[in-house]
Amino acid sequence: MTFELLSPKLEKHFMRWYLHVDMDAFYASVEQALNPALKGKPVIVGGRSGRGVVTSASYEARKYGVRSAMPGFQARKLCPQGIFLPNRRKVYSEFSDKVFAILERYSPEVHALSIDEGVVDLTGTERLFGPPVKTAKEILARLERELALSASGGLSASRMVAKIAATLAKPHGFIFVPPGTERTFLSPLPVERIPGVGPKTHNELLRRGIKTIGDLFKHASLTRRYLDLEEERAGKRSHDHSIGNETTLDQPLKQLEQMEEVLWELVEEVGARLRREEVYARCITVKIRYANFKTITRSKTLNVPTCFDREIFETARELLRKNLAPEGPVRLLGVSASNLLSSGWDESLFDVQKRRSWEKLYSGIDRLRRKYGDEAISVATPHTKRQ
DNA sequence: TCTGGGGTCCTAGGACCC
DNA sequence: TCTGGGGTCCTAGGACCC
Repeated sequence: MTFELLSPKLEKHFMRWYLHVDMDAFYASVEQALNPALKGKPVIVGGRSGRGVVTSASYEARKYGVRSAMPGFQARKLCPQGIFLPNRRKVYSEFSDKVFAILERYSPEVHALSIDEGVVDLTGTERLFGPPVKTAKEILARLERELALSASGGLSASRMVAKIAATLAKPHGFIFVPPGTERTFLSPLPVERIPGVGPKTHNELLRRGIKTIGDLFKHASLTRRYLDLEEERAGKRSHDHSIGNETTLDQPLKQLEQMEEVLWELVEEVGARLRREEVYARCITVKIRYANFKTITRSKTLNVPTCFDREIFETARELLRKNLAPEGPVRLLGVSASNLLSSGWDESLFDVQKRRSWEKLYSGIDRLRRKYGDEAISVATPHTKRQ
């Protein structure tokens, strides 16, 4: 906590202000905003199909113990009167854009951390909008007024403290942690409040007698490891982007041919997204989860990056065939593309020509699909006939 | 009618190179 | 006479987050 070392005058000079905004029960709230009849009701997004899980539960539903990531049948048992809705990702993503558009009215420095969470750097906005505390409250009120969505906020000179504060403020609250009071604020909190400390780490820390963040402070190296309060590094990390698609099968599969058909469908989606984002993948990874829940991933780095279904599929199929262990039936298959390049890598002339011709073919396919839907064109997998 | 789907980050070992 | 020491890439797995 750098500012504790500074004199009050310098402090003012270097002070940064971060507002962490976290939308409350985002997907469920969007559904309620779009359909006022759902207001005040136990709305549960996801968990409708047999193997589905809850993606978001309104606070009314949470009263019954429904939580996100909970299997659907369990949620139904806890809250039979719950209103179960399908996951409409596109709609939530549109609302997310509206949320961030509002945040961006208050600062050019807005970092989206997920679809429903972001950090607004309010440093230097005093002259325009007044004191940060006032601005923060105004932003939260504005989200509610313009989008009918409830949000929680945390304001601090440290991003991590701001995030913890926002979580603590939930639902529909705001916590300001004045500079210099961070330790006092954090010390009584249980260690699992720290982002990145999940069940495993929590247990490990408990085993060492560390329950609260205050306990953690007594161990300098552990504090550095889990509670990184340095601000300067933030945002420096190169984003190792990846694009993937996976599915849990209704029935665990035993036949390789059936698996390959699923694999092809997954690949088509991944390929389309790569082309939409105009990136090429150097690494293809296949994920296999067996009925006993054992999960493996196998990856291969390509000599020539690709975004073409046929090439991705060849690699994915090879990985699948080579690694299909005798663990029995497969309950989940996934394909993911990583090590993404946007273009301009060192290509041989042959590769350039091949890539151009593929690009022509696939841009035609993608265009037709956009116009007439995914079913407009289906491409035969190398081994199966599809109508 | 056990346990989704989208990701990121970190670690660790082996290959390979200088 | 035991066989250094980096750096980078690739692969696999696991923890964690929303």
